[in-house]
Amino acid sequence: MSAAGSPNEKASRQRLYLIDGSSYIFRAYHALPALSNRQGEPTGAIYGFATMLLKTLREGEATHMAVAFDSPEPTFRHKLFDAYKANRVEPPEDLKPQFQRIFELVEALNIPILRRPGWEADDLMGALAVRARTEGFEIVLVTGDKDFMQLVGPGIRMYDGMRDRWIDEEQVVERFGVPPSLVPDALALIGDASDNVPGVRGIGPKTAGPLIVRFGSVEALLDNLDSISSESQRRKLEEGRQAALLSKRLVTIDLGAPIEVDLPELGLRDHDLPRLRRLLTELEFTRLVQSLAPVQELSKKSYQLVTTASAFEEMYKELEASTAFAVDSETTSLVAMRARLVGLSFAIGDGRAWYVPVGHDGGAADEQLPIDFVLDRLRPLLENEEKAKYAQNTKYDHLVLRRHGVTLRGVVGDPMLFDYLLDPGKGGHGLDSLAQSELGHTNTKFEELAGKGKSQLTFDKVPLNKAMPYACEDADVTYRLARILGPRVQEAGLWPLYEEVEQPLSTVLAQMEISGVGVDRQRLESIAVELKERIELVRQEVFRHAGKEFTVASPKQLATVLFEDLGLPVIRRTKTGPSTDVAVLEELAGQHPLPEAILQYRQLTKLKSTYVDALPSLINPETGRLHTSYSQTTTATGRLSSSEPNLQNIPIRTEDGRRVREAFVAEPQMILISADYSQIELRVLAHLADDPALREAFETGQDVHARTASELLGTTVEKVSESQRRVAKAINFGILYGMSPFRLARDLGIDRDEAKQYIDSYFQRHRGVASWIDKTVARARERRMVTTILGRRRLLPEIDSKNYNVGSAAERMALNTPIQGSAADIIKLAMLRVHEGLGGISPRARLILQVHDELVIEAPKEDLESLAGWLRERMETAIELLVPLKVEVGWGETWALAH
DNA sequence: GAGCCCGCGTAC
DNA sequence: GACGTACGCGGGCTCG
Repeated sequence: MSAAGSPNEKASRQRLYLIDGSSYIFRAYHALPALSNRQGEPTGAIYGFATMLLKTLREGEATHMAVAFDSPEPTFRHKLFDAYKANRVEPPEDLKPQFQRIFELVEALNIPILRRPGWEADDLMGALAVRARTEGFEIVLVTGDKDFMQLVGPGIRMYDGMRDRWIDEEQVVERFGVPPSLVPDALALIGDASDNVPGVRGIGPKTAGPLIVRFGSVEALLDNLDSISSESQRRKLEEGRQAALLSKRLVTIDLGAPIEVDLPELGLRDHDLPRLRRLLTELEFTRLVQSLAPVQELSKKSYQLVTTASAFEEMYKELEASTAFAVDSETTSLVAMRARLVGLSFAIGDGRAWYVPVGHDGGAADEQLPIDFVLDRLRPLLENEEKAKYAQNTKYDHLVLRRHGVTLRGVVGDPMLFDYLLDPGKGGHGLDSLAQSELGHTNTKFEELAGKGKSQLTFDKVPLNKAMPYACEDADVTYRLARILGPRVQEAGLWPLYEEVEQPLSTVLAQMEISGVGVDRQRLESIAVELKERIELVRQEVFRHAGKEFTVASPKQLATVLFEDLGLPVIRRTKTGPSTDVAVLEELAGQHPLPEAILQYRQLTKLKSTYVDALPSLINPETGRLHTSYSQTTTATGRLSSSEPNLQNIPIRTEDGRRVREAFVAEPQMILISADYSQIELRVLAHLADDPALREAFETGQDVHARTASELLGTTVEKVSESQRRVAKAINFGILYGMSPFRLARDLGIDRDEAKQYIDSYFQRHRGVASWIDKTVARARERRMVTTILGRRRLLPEIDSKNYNVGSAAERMALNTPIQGSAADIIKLAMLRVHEGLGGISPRARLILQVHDELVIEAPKEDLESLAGWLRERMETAIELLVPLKVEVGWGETWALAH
């Protein structure tokens, strides 16, 4: 079974969703207000059914699907018992006409319908589920009907789409006190009022479960009534004998129902979009219509090139009159800080779009309108907060426009941010991949216009007749995507996070990137010279100990030297060979001088290649500063990431490393102020878990690692030694990451039993944390998702993977993401508040860096005093938790000194 | 030579 | 495999 866990695993797993249509219609009817469209046609039940079904489809877990409905004719159960479902036989007057519409809906979605004369949905679904399981399918029964619990087991789960609840064996046992196979027996005693299943009078769920477990079945129970000690219970059961036996037959799902469908035919197919759109429009489900992919394929007929004043005025009028328009900029570079504006495109829906070239080169230059004219005329629209706009990756356009003197405001939809919030765990939030996945549309590739490799043109060299459709397509697609994904963000309850955090944050990030950070190039260059000499010395030492020359940077060659030439023991293996990482080399260091020399070599070359040599080459020639690029849509947890250069992993822990930080400098007369959250993730944990010991530690301002050590060892905080504190710190961090005793043992150099004792003892002292972990994992399993303090979510579809490694990795993500992600939420709030108020304290001060729990500001020296306290206060009060937030502020002329 | 994967190491 | 989230380096392989 080595295929398990391979990249194909997810794709090859077939999931059949069987939907209990009849029960949903009734539930939707009762759960929703009596809606109707303008024709007076009742639509409430249809709406409830449609949202549930579309949501289930959108979640994308299903590969196969069918919707089952009860037979219009009486079933064997009616023949068995006249009263059966008596109070349900005639649906209410305003529900009847909705059935037909629901059938139409299911047909428009191209989902097969199961309906057989004389059979109920239950039986059809049960029979099909059992058959499909033998053919290797995973089954999800989408229903709220507890009768189905008898089928739950390996390969078959229930999902209640209205309550958003998953039910597996554990929940069944919790509900009835019996395993799934005994559910019919339990129900035989309990009965079911809504279906007129009688059960035994006076016997409820509390009594039924233990009785059935004790005797093994209703029949066995009734045959052994003598052994029931309670007089009254015996009497009730005696009187209810017939009713119980009848009830059992009524609630037992008949697996012999005729199911002659071919399973492959249940595979999900494309919707009949025109029909679906027509139907939903007639029903006046506007929001659902909007959430569908557009009906017509992108047509480029309504794309226009704008090179004359009159064409510009035409476009301007239309943009002004639109309720919202999409804007996209074409430039000379993907690196926003080096990009020059080449053209702007706009779209207003229905495929209407314009391209306004402003920076094309050569012959085209004569044809286009002057850039100053275009920007000045558009400024009132682009800068108007009230004028709604859509933009893909707003930060980029914001930066480019800002560099051309225009401040983009009023963006109310960014498909990239939308898609990230909906599913931050997947990559591919770019325009091309969204066009493909959401619109089924393949965007023109940039290479098709500009070629590739060395001879690739920049956009200003692309002829207008090619540039126009390309640029218009981008704006058009942006518009369509914003209209599709925006409603989904709303449905998912993510709108406040988008509107109040992510969208405004993109503006803050753009400003930070523009500001950049000063670096002392000479300083880095002199460090480079020094490192070069030291590296060469260590390299010769390596060769001396190895007895030969080789490529020290090659783990493969190094492994040969260590484990073959020198015969040192292999400690651990990677996928491709023996491991030579730090932990291994440290372990070998006692046996031979070579590993220590390698460690030194690695440390020095890492510093030189990744930082000392790389940073100067990224200094922007225009500004003389480093402008990192922050990504708001990369991490699965909600953190930012930084690249070109990554300023979030500048060394700090070693002496040589800190020298790199000394090269990050303030401008003359300015100062760098660094403010970092102290133990933010542990504080978030204390809050989420509401753990008394952890809360107290933070409320009383204790050293939390020392406190943990004192708890584990039963001593006082004062008596904790440095090494004991180190153990406690490793455990505290381990908790945040869902550690195993194995890893803790390895990191601390202790044996596994001892590590396990430490962990057990930790959970003894922190019952709040222990129960938070249980609760969080259980809830993640139910919902296949976890959330943060601000409601940011991360989907975890693999949490119930059969593959142990995959499943337990997902469990660790379920634990770490609420912590890491909530900390990310908090610092994002702080950034917004700091950015917003900074000008009022110090007009020339700028936020310039974010490193997950740290913000760096560059400000005039004279403003330091007023800023330091203000900054601390803003950050500490960004959000209110059960524990106080603590911020440490430092400053200096270099980043190293600011710590 | 470009592009990709891998092992490794830096940060929080 | 075995503790979460990133980015980016050099080596080494594949492909054209």
